[in-house]
Amino acid sequence: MYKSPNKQTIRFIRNGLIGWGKKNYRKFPWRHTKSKFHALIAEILLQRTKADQVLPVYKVFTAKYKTPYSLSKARLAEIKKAIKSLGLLWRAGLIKKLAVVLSRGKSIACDYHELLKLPAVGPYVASAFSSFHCNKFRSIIDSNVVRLYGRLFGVKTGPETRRSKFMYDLANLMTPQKAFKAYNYAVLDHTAAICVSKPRCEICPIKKECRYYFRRGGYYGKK
DNA sequence: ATCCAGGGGG
DNA sequence: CCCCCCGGAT
Repeated sequence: MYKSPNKQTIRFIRNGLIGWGKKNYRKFPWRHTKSKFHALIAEILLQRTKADQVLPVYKVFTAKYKTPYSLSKARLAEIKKAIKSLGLLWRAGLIKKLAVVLSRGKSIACDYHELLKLPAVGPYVASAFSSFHCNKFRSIIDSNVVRLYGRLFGVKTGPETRRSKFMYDLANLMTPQKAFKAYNYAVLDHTAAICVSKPRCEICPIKKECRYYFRRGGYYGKK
């Protein structure tokens, strides 16, 4: 039975994740690029794709296409070839459309609802971009976040949970208003290293507040 | 066989 | 709600 987390629990989880993050944040070029264009491209390449796998593609891609205009002029086959190793090749067409739209504008919007209008940009990419690269409060929801909160609070999740109002409200509740960026990065990195599909609960900094760890009255690892 | 920084379309 | 996209790592 789901119970909404109280303030102490929320604080513990936030501090646990951010504290862990400070020692374990991954470094990726798109986390500190000055190019909002490249940052946005990165978020799109990261859709359903592991970050480590995106890295080499991102490097080649950003070296080749430095501006929306240069990308808008690229042939579709060329873009497909560049992102081929990532699969989901229909993204190539959307990326090209995106470049055409962006090359007409002066700069990339930072407003969530404006971002949503862009090709290949959905709730996750718009949230991640405005949080990480516009310094605006936004909670992020991806498959990892769904798994994390599902385990922490002992709720059933499915393929469509990521779009549910329940998860949206929960993510907004958990994400701190000020340290949202540190928290969001910590969540991404923690769910990629600790709270993976076969979780490494022994070394999880927030296991004390995790329903999954304490499931069935015992704790994870001791059955 | 399963999973991955989801989006688009029905 | 449902399904598809999809290559690559584990």
